[in-house]
Amino acid sequence: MIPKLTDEPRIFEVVVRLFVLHGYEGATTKEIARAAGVNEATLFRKYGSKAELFERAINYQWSDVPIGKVSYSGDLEADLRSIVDAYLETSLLHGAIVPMLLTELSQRRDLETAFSVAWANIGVVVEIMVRYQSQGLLQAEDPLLTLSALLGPIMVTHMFRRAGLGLPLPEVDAEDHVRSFLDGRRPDRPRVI
Amino acid sequence: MIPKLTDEPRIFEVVVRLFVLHGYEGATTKEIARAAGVNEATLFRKYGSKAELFERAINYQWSDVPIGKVSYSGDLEADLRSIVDAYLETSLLHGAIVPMLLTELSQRRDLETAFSVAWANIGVVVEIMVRYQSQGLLQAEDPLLTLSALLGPIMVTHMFRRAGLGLPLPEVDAEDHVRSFLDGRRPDRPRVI
DNA sequence: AGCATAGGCAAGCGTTGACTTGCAATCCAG
DNA sequence: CTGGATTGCAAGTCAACGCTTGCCTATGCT
Repeated sequence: MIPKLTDEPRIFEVVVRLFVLHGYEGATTKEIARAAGVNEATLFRKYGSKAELFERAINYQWSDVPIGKVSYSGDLEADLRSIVDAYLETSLLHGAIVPMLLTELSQRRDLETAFSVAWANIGVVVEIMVRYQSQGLLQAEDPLLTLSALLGPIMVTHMFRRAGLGLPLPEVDAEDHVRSFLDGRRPDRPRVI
Repeated sequence: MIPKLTDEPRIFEVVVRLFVLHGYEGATTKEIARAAGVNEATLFRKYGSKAELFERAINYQWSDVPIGKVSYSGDLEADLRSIVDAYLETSLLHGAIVPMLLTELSQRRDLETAFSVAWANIGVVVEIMVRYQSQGLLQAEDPLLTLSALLGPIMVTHMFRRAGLGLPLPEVDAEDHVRSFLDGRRPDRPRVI
């Protein structure tokens, strides 16, 4: 048995929180150590490098995120709502983690492995999309495009809000959003049941 | 007359290019100087600081961007296409500049002024949305939500592609996208004319 | 031609970031 | 209780970044 004195979950939580807040470069190891209540040297003894620390932390946090728990039920609208709800809940937990990861990933390739668990979660959602497409209930297209169409508006709304331009942007209503996704944004039109 | 020897447009172009590529911190003044063919000291003599240089450069580039030239025509679908086309064209010129700006803006407030021209451009588009909403041709909602719904999917698709996960994501087709935006993603449904 | 100005060049300053190291204190297992 | 592993602490290394400075050259205007 290896004695565990440090509170690793707390470290990982701090890492992700500061990563979302300040980005990879902006989240310094000193600040992480201070916020997690451990010594900076401990971080390097345990994880070797900042990149490895972030990899462990991000994968750890993603393995328990609501979006990984969505499953196929046969009810298209309900499943889309579940996906949207899960994304909103994930955003509540970890802020703008998805756009932040995508942005940083386009700059530093060494964070690619930090994306693996998140990517697996996305894969689950994509599978659901594909099933509904093959049943003819959703437009046939690259399922990642479908997912972008479903979550993109929410992500961008959050990005606008977080940009702090003084915009009182309302939170997206999951039900309205799924309806708009399915039936479009023309008003006063009989809904297709 | 002040003699102008340095090629300012070239500097500004380099700044924006490296900013989109590596982010604010990642785009070092040394690399900018080298890529622009000027001496690093010149940058500081002319612009005082990195932040001011970026402010000037980003505002300069945004003042000539396609998305600022969209105008109201009375034809909803055509105008939406113009907006989408303008965004796609802007992305072709400057890559992921919008998500990058939004991400960086949430971290460094001193870049807020670098967003002013971009923000004015967005304002023009928002005005168009508001007009169509008041005519009852678009769902009544916060116009920035409408804009996010229209451009969000495209932005996110680009972010996925740029994240370099080896995904052969197809480019969004402007016409398809506007149709889906207006009429939704349920297939085999008679379109509302 | 003459002069003010701008830019190139090279060296350097101060700070900060990731990462290391040696030592003492502490913890757990056997 | 004892030994081996883990952490805290403090100091420090090294590189990079933003930014400055002094000097010299080149330019363009009058």
